[in-house]
Amino acid sequence: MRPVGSPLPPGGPESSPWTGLRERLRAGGLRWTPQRRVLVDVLSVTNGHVTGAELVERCRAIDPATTPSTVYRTLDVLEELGIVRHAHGANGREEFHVLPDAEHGHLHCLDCQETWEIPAGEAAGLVAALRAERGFEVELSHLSISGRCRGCGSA
Amino acid sequence: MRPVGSPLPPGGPESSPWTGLRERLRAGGLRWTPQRRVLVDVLSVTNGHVTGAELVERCRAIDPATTPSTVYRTLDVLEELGIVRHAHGANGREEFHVLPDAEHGHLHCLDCQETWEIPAGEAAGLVAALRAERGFEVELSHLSISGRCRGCGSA
DNA sequence: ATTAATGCAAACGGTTTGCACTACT
DNA sequence: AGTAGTGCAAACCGTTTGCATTAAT
Repeated sequence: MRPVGSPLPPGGPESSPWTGLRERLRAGGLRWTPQRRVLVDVLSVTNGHVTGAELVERCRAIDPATTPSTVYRTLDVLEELGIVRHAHGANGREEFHVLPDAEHGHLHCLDCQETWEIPAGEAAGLVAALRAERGFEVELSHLSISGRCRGCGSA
Repeated sequence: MRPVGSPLPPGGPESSPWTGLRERLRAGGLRWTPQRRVLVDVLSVTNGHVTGAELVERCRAIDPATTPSTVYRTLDVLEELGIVRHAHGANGREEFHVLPDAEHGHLHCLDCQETWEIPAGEAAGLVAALRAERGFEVELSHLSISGRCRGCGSA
């Protein structure tokens, strides 16, 4: 029987980013509260990117009393712990995603608004080119490329 | 003697995006106002990207009575005319730039906040790869890549 | 005389903050 | 008991909107 509140993602048994979170918090003098549990529950079943506002909503689905400030403050904490990371999406909104999601960027269709992930491999050329030519180290998780997808482009 | 209000950018004699703007507006039943002239004056000496808020400020430097709503509304008009284009910067703010700026993306250092342009050539590989593998047509002008620049990365 | 464009002020949406209160440890 | 965390409400910032007024045509 596992500790409550930390459902393990399918396929990643016995060591999700969430295992031992409670203890990690305590170790830093931080606390494990019901509100944090709700957000963690939401995040633990989240794959891909989510906006802060979206997380607030999903938390409200579980606990309607959820407050934005608490969610954002907890996200800060989780980011400091290295459990989530934020980037800026194509729409200009903050987006969070759970680590250790393989590093990837995002592809965003300006017409249908659909979003896909760009695995590191697909961006490797660009990353290498910028490193070589400019000494610039791309933060792949912040990469968001906009354009038109196959369906919309050919329409 | 050239028509007032349309200073030509250095090196682009006789046909900036601004030449004949007044007439183009009129042709569409639109009007040429002092406020629009201010914004156009600002834009005509702008190279690279600017946020809407920045444009408002620069307009205020010329005419302190400048109103945000007017600036944003005029930007919409200019975008419809194909004279400016907007994208979303790495900070998540809207950014405008004047066409026909060669199509380019932006490189943004997460540490020093500096920004550079990525000419089309430098992104060509990525663009081609996404087209080939996914049928995705990259909108280069919306491309904003974050990471650390040479100086900050090696620090 | 038309009617596009302006200025104001208020509303927006997502996020952040100050502060008194609650509750984890 | 001590202090991290909460909830509220208000502030924030850049942007957008409604509406009565002004002014380009």
